[in-house]
Amino acid sequence: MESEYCEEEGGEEKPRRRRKKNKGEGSSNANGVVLRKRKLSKEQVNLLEMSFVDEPKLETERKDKLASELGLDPQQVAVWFQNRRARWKNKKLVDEYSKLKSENDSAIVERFSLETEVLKMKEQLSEAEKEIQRLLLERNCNNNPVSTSSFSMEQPSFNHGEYFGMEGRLMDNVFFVADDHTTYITLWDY
Amino acid sequence: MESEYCEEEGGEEKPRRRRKKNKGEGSSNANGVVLRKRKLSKEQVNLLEMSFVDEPKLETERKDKLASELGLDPQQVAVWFQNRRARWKNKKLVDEYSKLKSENDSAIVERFSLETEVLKMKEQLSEAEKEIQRLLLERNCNNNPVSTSSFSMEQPSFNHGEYFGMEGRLMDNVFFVADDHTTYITLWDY
DNA sequence: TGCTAATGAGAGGTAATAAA
DNA sequence: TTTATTACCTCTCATTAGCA
Repeated sequence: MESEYCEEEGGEEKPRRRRKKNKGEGSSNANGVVLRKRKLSKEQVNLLEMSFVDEPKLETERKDKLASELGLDPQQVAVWFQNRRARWKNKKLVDEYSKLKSENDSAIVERFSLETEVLKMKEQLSEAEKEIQRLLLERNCNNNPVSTSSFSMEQPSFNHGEYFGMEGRLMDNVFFVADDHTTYITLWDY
Repeated sequence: MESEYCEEEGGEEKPRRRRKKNKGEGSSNANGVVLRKRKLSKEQVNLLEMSFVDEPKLETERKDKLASELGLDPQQVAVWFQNRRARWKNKKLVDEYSKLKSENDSAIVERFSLETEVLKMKEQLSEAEKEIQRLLLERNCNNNPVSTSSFSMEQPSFNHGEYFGMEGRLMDNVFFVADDHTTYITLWDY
């Protein structure tokens, strides 16, 4: 069943109000451009679409076969595929963007969470350090003149921050912890 | 200066190889589509472009003025602006995407850095805890039967992670620290 | 020559507005 | 209110030019 170059594709057309008085057979502007375009029929597009999802690349053979099956010019088929690829590319971009966007949002939240965690732990470390000092002092005053504690608060030798040039950048963020934790930032920043 | 419906636009034209063998006045395909299009000249496009960056919206007044200045149909000007807006929108999307992409990349690096920091501090805390336990034990065995230490490792009351539903999600990441630090994850995870 | 990118323009849909 | 106009948007098809 060949479609007959639908102006009214399908069959059910509510009488749309005409909006411009196209005199006869085509509009022509100041540049003398004459232009008539027919949309492809539903069936034509369907078959092209199926053919596209099957394989977005179009070899000459398939192009000619499709063209004769659809009653189209082979070049029309080629053009359709080209435009279809462009559309697909654009759509992909939109999708990737929204995906990346949500990833980014959750990354920001997670960073905030991690920064909070870091601050929290620095506070804990400070407390532990104080406690150790207190215990050491107490022990030294009471009995032993010489301490045997081997504990030290120095950092481990490996620090990723130095690898990525992140030193001191810990808190230059959109989110900001505006409470007592800020006290510890300056205390512990290295 | 009116451009005369340029086939050879402007005046400085390196001899373009003609490729379309449009017999006479237009190509027609199997669907009876007739279509002729002329590119706008350099000067026309330039003026339109300048007008666009000045203001992407086109009021009727400006449209008519531009049309007469360029020797174009007002509708051509309108169409040009319409297409220009669409192109601009698409280009914006591309730009935003690459921007977001680099943001995302640095966020990943930063997260890795923060996670490393967290692990490092957990190790330190573990060491401190052990030291405290050792000191307390030592003190209790030596002299005082009753401990007076008030230190505890419990967390601060406020935890942002709970606000954002991040509990337990600390380490479900792309990057993974595959060394001894992993031992401490289960120890301190809450 | 084939593909891609850029571009021009038609078709239909929609919203705002003016006229009947 | 209904109807007609108008502008704008999205989608679509086609052309042109540059690259390989």
